[in-house]
Amino acid sequence: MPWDFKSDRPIYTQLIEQIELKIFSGEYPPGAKLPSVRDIAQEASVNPNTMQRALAKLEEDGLVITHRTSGRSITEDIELIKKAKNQLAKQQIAEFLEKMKLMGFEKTETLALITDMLEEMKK
Amino acid sequence: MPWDFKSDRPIYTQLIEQIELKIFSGEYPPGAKLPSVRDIAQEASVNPNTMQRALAKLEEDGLVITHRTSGRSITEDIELIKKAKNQLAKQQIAEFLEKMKLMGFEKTETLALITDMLEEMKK
DNA sequence: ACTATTGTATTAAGCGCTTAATACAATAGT
DNA sequence: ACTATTGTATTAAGCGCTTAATACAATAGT
Repeated sequence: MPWDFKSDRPIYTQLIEQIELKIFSGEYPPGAKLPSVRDIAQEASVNPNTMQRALAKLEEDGLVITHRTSGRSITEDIELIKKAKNQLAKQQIAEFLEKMKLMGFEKTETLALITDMLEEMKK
Repeated sequence: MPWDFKSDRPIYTQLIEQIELKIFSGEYPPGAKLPSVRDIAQEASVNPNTMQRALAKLEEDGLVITHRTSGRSITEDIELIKKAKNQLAKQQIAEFLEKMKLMGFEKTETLALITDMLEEMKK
């Protein structure tokens, strides 16, 4: 199935993010082999060049390892994954709180809205 | 001072968002007159055409009113503003929770992380 | 040894975003 | 009545993103 993209950001940045999420959530576990650029690009319905660009960034960050002719795999460095995951989480939270603050919501108000929505989602 | 933009999204969408935030927070109160396209564009350090594009969207949503030759002003429809504000807040929360979920954080875990960060910010 | 598969690189085209320059119509303010 | 200011429109250029087509080097797997 084609992956889900918003039209307001470059696809390659969204690919990076979505693959990161798959790694952090364990859908791509440490050491797992990734599909080839061509295959994963087709799966996501994007051009191989675009996927390549995203994978290059993930490799730069150490989350993905490239084996010249036998494809790519997720790093086995569990600590690295955990660190990256916590860093992203912190960033997400900070950005979110910042936006809510700019909208004029007090901290306690923001917290209340979240608990409300979590309650709703339980049903 | 030039406004703050990230490089991973079109400027005009960020302008829309930032002006919305100014409206919701009360920095641009209901009925207030906006600077002219040229002035506000210069303030934000963007091209007038780009600012025009953002304002056109805000006008489409009814948050901003255009007076052909005497500039623009924020709507006086307080209810409309409140509705838009709550809708954006809900969307922000939903997107945030969705991302955390995709990262593999449980709801209670996410909540704990937020309260932690709020505690930290108090200091 | 051969072959298919891997990552990688290059070129050209199309598209949207952004800027710059310029012009016009309408009217508030004098 | 005049003038400066308002929003609006148009054209051209540059840039990054994305796609498509194609090719190459390296090697796992047989």
